[in-house]
This record gives sequence, C-alpha cells and structure tokens, in this order.
Amino acid sequence: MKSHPSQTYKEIYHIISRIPEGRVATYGQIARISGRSTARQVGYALNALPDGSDIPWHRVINRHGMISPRKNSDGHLLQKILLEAEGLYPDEKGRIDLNINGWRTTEEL
DNA sequence: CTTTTGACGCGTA
DNA sequence: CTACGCGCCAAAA
Repeated sequence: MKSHPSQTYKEIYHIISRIPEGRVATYGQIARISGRSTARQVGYALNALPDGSDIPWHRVINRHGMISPRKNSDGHLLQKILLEAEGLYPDEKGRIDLNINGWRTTEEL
C-alpha cells in the first residue's frame, strides 16, 4: 500500500510548521531534517501549497539567507512583508543572518 | 512515452 | 565576489 502519494510533502509541511515565529530555516535544512527529500523538493512542495494554509511557508529561505526569487508571480514580495511583520529585516544586501535568526534544531544529522 | 522546468545546494574555475 | 555545471525529483508540457 502506497498510502498517499504526497506523504513526502506532508512530512515537509509538518517540519515547516514547527519553525518558531521570528525564525527562519533553509530549504536544505528542511530536506535534511526530513531525511527523505532534497532542497529542490522542499521548494516544489511549498509551491504546491494552497493559499491560506497554516503552514508558515514564509519562514523558509535559501542557504544565503535570502528570499528566493520566483520565476513567475510576486510571492516573494509578500514573503518579505510577512517576515518583517515578525521582526526579521533583510540587510542592504537582502540577506537575513542565519547565524542569528536561523532555526536551531537537534534533528539535523 | 520524452523533455523541460524550478521557492535549491554544492563543487569548480 | 560572479559564472557555470550537475545532481536532485516531481509536475507540467
């Protein structure tokens, strides 16, 4: 039995749901914690996320601490607004210091 | 069926 | 710092 084809996505969403307010995690970090996905999959899973979900998708950024640019749509603009609403402001280079604001967890191997 | 495309990351040059 | 290639894998074309 293969259960749900989106089990991996559910796992990804579950992990992201645990990112505390005011903290950010990277795509690669989420992938490593899940142990069954890659950074690109995490981005793809978030892209498939419906609007108005409870998943704090805006707390996921790339390894440079930057908000990943979208090909289409302006979702990254909203992401910046949501992060600033939590007190996270990118520096003049558009980066958030992961050393300070990064989500720390012991689950990464 | 095959090819392209991406909210990524890492190694090289 | 920039530029490029490649592995990754699901979804769309």
